[in-house]
Amino acid sequence: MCKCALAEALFPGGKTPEELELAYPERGLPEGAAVTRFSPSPTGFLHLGGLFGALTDATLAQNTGGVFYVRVEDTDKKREIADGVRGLLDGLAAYGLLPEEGVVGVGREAGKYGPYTQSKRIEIYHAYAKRLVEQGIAYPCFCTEERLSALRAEQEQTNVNTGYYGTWACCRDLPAQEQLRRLQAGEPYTLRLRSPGVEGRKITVQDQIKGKLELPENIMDVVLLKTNGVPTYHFAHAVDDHLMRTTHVIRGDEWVASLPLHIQLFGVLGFRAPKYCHTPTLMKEENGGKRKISKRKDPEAATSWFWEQGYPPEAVLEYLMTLMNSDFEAWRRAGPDAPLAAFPFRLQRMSVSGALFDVAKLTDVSKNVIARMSAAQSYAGLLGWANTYDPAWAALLTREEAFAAAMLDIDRGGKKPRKDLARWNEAKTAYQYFFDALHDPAFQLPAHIAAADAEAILRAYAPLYDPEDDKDAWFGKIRGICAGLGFCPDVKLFKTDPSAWKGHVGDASGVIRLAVTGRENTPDLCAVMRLLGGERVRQRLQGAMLQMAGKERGA
RNA sequence: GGCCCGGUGGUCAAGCGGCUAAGACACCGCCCUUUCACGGCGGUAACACGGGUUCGAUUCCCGUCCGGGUCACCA
Repeated sequence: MCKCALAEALFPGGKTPEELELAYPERGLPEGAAVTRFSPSPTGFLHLGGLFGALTDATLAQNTGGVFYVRVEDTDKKREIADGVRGLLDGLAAYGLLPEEGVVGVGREAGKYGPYTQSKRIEIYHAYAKRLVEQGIAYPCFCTEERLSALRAEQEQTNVNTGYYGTWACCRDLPAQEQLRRLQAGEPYTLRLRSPGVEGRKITVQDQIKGKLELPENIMDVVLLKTNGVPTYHFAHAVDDHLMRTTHVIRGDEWVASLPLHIQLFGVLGFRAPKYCHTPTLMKEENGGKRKISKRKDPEAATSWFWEQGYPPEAVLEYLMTLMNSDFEAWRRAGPDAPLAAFPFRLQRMSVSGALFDVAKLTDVSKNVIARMSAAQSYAGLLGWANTYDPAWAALLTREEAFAAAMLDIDRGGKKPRKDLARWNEAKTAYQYFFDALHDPAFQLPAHIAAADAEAILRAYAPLYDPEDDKDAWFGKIRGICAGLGFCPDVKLFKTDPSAWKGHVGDASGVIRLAVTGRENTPDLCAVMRLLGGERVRQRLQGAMLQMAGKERGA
């Protein structure tokens, strides 16, 4: 018999499911095109796991010529923070993953399957809820929180499974008159599913990542609509992903436990269930063990952390890709400049178990990513980072743009590019000697070089120095002064009898490097000196001589 | 605790009944080299354990142990 009276009392008027079906038709995409979605709750920031999911969503959609959209799941106001959507969207945008459909800006939506914000879809949920009530598949439950916890306590005591199900579901079979009466009395209620599940029965589901899953059928009369009329995640998921014609639900594997419920919901609503893809949880190492990356304890849980540290977004993406499909690295090696979207991603190749997030590996990937950039790209990346985290440094870079780009261009490109930068926040210390404002002229000689010898090298070299010299001429001059000062001009020769010399050309050029840059290691010194320019180099050479002389007196 | 899922070097991982058990990162050594970085070569290091099935198990089955997830009017 139809529970039409009850349904009408609960949800007067409104659209019918049939009307909604018409309003949100099939997308008419070609066979195999995946429709995916990223559906965060607006907690204000993009979690690393969220980025991982969004990247998977976007990649699958791109790969299959499908659609990727964003839906905001704001059904829990307790969770929500002010302006929470902005942080999420900014996060996505920073990684180039902001799609064209769904919530595309704060208060901005695009696409024909909206609204894409769950709080704006209440009537839609109610239309389906009403139908379920008519069919006797959903019912109002008047149990209070106290009632529920008493129930739970009793179940725990008698050692039976806790939950609202079977004979424990006391509101399940309330007489129609009582339902109506309590409704009219204004008693608060939740709407519950009258679960058709049978205890002990199993269902099997084909997960696109995990393969065949055997799970117990859902028997819980779960809440579909909360007291305030807002749907729970489960109900909203079924309605939305059906109406928005999602083909692949990609989400963290903490959801597999509720998979039986979701399958059941799609069933009672008469929807075809989407393909489920449960991704492994990203873990982190902590004193020998693994654990889920936590928002509270781990700064790297928020994707903004990587940006703060200066990891280029594309590096984070590349690293995540290697976690998604481990053959990504080989593919990248084969085509260093191929766009990410061209990678033949396969869900089935995704790992099943939780992977440790390895910062050392990310560092390596990041070095490669930065090394592949052009000087202009790396300048833009560095400046973008400095703009928000080191404005003074950014101002300097902006004022001397051409110079800074030239600096970043040293040893870049070619077969063996330098890979000494993994993060933009390392650049300032790595390159400080290029800027007088940052340069510290004081330096420490290596133990095996005496101050007197260092001074002699500088004295001999300074008058010879010509900023116009090419690399051969430049090195020839350094080699030239060696012999007269007791340094071997040839490293190989030196090695045959080290005791015969004070050192070798490498030591001589090392002293010059120290004098000019204050560091023992730099990119190609000749190029560095040419960029620095004659005047600056002479000054530093001069200053270094004084410094050495001072040391000798002190010693 | 119930229910799921998983267990190959320190990490990420190939592997799908027969292999000297790939590769990458990290680490160590050597080479190249005016420094460093890059690059090249080499090295240390793994199938959790116990039973089956099989001519043969890392691979299939069962148990143990370990790890993870989940049991809300949160998502």
